[in-house]
Amino acid sequence: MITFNTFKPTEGTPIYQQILLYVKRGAVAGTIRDGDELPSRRVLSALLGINPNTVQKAFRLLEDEELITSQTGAKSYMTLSAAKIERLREDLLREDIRGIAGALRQMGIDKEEALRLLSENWEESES
Amino acid sequence: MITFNTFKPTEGTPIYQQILLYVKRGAVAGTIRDGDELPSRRVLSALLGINPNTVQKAFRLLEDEELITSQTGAKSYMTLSAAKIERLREDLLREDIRGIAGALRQMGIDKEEALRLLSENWEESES
DNA sequence: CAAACTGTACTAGTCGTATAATACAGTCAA
DNA sequence: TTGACTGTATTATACGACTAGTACAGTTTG
Repeated sequence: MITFNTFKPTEGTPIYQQILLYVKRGAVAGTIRDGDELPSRRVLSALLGINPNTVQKAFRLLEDEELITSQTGAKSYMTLSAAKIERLREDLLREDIRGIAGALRQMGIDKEEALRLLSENWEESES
Repeated sequence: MITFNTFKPTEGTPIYQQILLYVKRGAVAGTIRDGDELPSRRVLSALLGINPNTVQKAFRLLEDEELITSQTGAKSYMTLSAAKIERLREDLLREDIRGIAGALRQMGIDKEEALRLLSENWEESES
């Protein structure tokens, strides 16, 4: 069962997108695996303190990407494969890395300082 | 005059927030300096193809942070100081770095691989 | 079977972002 | 002074994200 116990939604980004990211990153990290059971829409929404429709939207999008399967009445499960995980890993990494590199460069930070900053702040980042 | 010629709004984030970031990062980079003249609300909105109210909202927030001054009828100017720039630099860097570090760690990337990825993708990031 | 769960669907409302069209007052240069 | 520009303010509209409540159909388990 995927617990979502480390999931903490933040402001500024739609919650359903944060749920998508959480699951995808978990899949890449290996903490979320093929066949894993997802909490029900109602249970998860109560757990996170958000609306069931928001969870439903996130899960529907996960299903659109064929990362989970759902059928009415039964629970939902992860449907991962090595190929899917590899695709996720590449997509997420590229997006994250390029975003930060662009931001730092726009602030006049050079490559060496960027590497130093990332190294120094690595431990202090949120999980 | 601040030209905004490298400003390209993207989807997913409110435009007025992107304008804020653009100006702040420019100030940190030194490409935007104290006393620099800002384009008028009407001119900039026409230039960017967005609504004047959106620009006004961004400029009002910049004024709230005392990074620009505005008075009706006259043009608006940057009001920066070494202390303000230093504060901006720390705020922006911390936010950016911690964001990327947290995302990478959540995907199971260790420190060494993160540094390698940033190093390899540095040149390919958008300006 | 029956109860309790599951996913799914629908309507209605709030809030923030963004657009659109005006209007008014102050500044500045010809 | 006059006119063209500035910043500022207002109202209305549209859309997406999110909340709230309800309903229905299918599955699972006792």
